[in-house]
Amino acid sequence: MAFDFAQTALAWFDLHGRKHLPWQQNISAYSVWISEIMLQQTQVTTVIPYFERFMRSFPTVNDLANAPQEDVLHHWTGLGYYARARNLHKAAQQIAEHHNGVFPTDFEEVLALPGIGRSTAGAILAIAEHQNHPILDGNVKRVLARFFAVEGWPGSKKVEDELWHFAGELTPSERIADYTQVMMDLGATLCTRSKPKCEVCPLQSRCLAFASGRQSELPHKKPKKTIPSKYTTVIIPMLFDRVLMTKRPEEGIWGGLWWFGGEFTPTAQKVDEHPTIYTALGEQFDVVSSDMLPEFKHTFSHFHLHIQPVILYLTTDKVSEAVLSNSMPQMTLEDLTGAGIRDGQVHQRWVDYRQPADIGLCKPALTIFNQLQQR
DNA sequence: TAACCGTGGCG
DNA sequence: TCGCCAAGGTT
Repeated sequence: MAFDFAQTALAWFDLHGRKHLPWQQNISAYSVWISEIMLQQTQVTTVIPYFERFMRSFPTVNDLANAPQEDVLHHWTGLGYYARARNLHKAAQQIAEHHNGVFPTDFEEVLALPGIGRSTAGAILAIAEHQNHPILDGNVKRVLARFFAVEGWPGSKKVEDELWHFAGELTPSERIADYTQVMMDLGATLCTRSKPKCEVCPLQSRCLAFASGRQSELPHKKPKKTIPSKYTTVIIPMLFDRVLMTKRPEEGIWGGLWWFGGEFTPTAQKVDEHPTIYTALGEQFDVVSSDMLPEFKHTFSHFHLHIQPVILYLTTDKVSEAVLSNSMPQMTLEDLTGAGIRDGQVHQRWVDYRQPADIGLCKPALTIFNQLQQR
């Protein structure tokens, strides 16, 4: 009898597969969807607390659809790739409107939702609906590239097409949910990038990479290129114990999250001033003094960002009264300078640095809040 | 096709 | 310290 890839993997799953992850309990298409999105390019141990918090706050599609985007982004703070959260929110609203709040079960309809590609659509419907679809995430790519000794970088179109073909050929018609899970389990726990545990792998006897001793070189690495450094000086306008924050545009870096002061313009060269905001602030406030916090580096997938925070201690006659009446958190910059509203949305607000508000912050913003608190 | 989009962990 | 990578999708 020929080697049965799926049955071999499933037998291993029954003994050693992961079955107690939070998203493997009370399975629904909705909860699987949330977990799959969070797990994109993100490790399991990082996702777990985010997933549990998210599901407590947004138990159903309609809860998510009806929530302000602000709340959704707040639940994503620190997780990265924030377009995932915006797409999740947008997709929930589409489901509420076009599918009566029920997560669709048709593959093409699932694939049409923002933030869901071929692999994620297949994973959701296989795990939650037991539909027969292949998946091809980073784990499966690694397992298949080794098992079939596929040459080339799996990110390239040619190699990816080849791997999709193998994935489709191997996918069984029975136990599709367990099979989908075990392919990810094998990649995550045995067939790891470095030091794969071939000695306990159920696929060892037919694995072409193992047969030729090439586990460490397959799959082939991405062609490397050095990522550039960029620099920015972040001005932190401070009035008493509050700092001015601005909501960033939807598109681009940290889309929809809150950042300090005004513009965010990383430059290729290091600069030591930020003329735009200095000028704008100077017309409305008196700058009492300034102070530099320690520079630190934040690395994105495609560049390093060196951040030099500078606090500007401000004063203005208009503000002292507002502070005394404790109304400042609700005041926008427009109240003070005539610039706080854009397209009818509040996009600037004063935040107490000792009590960061319930708003979406990127990681460096958290870092700066910590620096402010520990001064 | 390749650039873009975060963050944490690890060797 | 630093380069690489981890349950991808969009443009």
